[in-house]
Amino acid sequence: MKEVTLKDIAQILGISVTTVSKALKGYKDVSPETRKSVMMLAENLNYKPNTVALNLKNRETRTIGLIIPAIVHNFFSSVMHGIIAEAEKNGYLVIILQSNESSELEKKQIELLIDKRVDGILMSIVDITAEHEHIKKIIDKEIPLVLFDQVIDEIECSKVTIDDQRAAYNAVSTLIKNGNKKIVHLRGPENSINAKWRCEGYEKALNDHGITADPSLIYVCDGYSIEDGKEFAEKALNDHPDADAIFCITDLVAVGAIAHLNERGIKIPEQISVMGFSNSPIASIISPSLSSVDQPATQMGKESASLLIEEIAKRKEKESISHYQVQLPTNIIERESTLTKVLN
Amino acid sequence: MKEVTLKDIAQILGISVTTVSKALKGYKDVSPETRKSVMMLAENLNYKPNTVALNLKNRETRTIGLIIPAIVHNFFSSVMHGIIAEAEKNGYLVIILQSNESSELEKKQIELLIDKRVDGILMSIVDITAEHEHIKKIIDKEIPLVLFDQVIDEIECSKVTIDDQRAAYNAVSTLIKNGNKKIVHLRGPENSINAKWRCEGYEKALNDHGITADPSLIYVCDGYSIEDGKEFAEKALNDHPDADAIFCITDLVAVGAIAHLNERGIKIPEQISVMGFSNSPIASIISPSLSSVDQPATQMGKESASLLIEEIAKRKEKESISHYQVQLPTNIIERESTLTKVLN
DNA sequence: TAGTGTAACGAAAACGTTTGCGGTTAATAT
DNA sequence: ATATTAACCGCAAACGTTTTCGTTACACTA
Repeated sequence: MKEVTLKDIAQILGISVTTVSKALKGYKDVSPETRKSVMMLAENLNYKPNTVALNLKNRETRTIGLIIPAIVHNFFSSVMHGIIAEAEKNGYLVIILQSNESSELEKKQIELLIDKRVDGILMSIVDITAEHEHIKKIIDKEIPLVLFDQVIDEIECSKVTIDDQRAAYNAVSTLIKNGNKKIVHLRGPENSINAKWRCEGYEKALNDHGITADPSLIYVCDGYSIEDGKEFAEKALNDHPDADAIFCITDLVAVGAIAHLNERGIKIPEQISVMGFSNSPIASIISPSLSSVDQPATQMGKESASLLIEEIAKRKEKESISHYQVQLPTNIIERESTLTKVLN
Repeated sequence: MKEVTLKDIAQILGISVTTVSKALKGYKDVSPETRKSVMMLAENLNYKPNTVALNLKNRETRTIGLIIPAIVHNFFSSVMHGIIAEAEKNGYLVIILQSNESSELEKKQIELLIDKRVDGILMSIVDITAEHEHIKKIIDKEIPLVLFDQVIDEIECSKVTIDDQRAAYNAVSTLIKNGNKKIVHLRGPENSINAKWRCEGYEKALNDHGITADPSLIYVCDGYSIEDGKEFAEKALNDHPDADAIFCITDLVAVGAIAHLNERGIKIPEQISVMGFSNSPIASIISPSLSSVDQPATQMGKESASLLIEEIAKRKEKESISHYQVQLPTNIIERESTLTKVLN
């Protein structure tokens, strides 16, 4: 059951390993007859070059590493999908690791990938406020790196994101356009750059439409969870019974908010409109269906992988490399939860 | 930026590579002083053994391959999660590939993993009616293989599944217990072994409760999708207006069925009960909330990975290997969609 | 006949490890 | 003084490739 090697072929044919290798790789200094017999034998024995040996020789593994905060998560699954597809198309395989919302774990996963000698690393940063020396280490080791979704300026590399601020701006503008004025924002935690940008977009939209932003309308959901949505929707409505819309950092939070409103018998969107973020599958399933910001997750994956692979290739050819900041377009998907109040 | 090697350390210290290696690996034939200086220098230079070289030497890659039908899918995400966690705990990394519902692609992915020389392969078979010579090839090459979720008898290897027949049996029994008699089954396609078992469980439950199974109550959903659920729920209700329950092959199909029932103004569960399968997150979000069969997906992943890694270890030690068929327990989660009709 | 050219092949080094074995030195035993 | 032993070290082969540089043998030219 041993795998057949060049040596096996050489021995059978009574020639040297060198010649066998050359014959297979199309070198010109091997006679047509030798070449033919080598080719045929290789075919018959189903010879496959040993990838590991090639990895050692070529100093590349044709493997890229991916670190994501959570695997069981629609957005990240979709990103993964894009990455794996793009990688495979270019002859790369993907090793996936989970940082699980922990900066410590993230550091460990980076070490694992470096030790594994992946050709490049793709990641979404788990906590932008934590130390990121471990990320700089990737750069220092000259391992190509592309950040997506959650990125930070301090790291010199290509980045793929959406324009969170503009997306939130558009979402809130839609709410305003539909007749809402007192808009609650259930935002994400401080250590998320997305949360920060989205909150700024929310404030900017209010200002641009002549509504003065009221900080007391902003609540911080640390967990992005349905429970958070329920809890803070309740709190918000107790504090501001006259609120007419809720803009949520993510669909799950919105689902929680909707659940709470339903429980309380508050009509959506007649009394309160709800806007989510990410356009995950639940958005169209829940009742009332949830308006949301569509995020091109799969494309984000593809784009990130493409950028990374390009950089790997350029480094190999010793070409000069430049970094890109790609921002993917988003779309507001309007559903029942934000139907205009004017019509009612 | 070159990685530091044993040779570097040897040169600096003026000793041989052999001695450096031995010092680091704790061989006894190296003097305490030499050992100490080697250790210190290795520490200072941050020496990390070259994994690729070790892979070549040891004929192992400490990598396992995973092939799943679809990445963006709650069940498979959860399985992945379990696999990755268990693998990492044992010093293995995971390469993930998608067979995308195509037996052809599945074959290609297997080739990729074999070429990559993974130490073992984990997969859920995409189509049990298709040729599976490509899967036998894994066995022939003596590469450890563990099948999960969708498995077939013809392949000699360890397998991890749930007891689909019993799970379906319990689900349908619950429906019957709650007062339902004319139960529609939206089943999966013929090429899915799960669908076959679940359908048999459905029939057995009916029989055991004195209800004669009516084949015209069974509909085949090829795509497991919401659309399928809508389409076949409609068809079923047109054919059998007096049906009082629907047992669905999967939660998504159930969601489609519920959507159709809601549209039609049919009350759930008063007029028709709905039972799903998998207990995905949407089950508790949708309204009415969906009763479903809870499948321990993460544990399935852990168990599969554990079995695979064990087999890898045994082969390495030339121990005799035996294969296991693990069946994980399931649970019926009763929610609003199947509240008992007797109480109404 | 000596010199030049060319076609075909192989030796060896390299990628970075590990490990069996042999060799050298010094210390101990007879 | 000689023999035995132990402690310490390094050579070389091995894992499977690729590629540079020789080497050989032969044919052709002057």
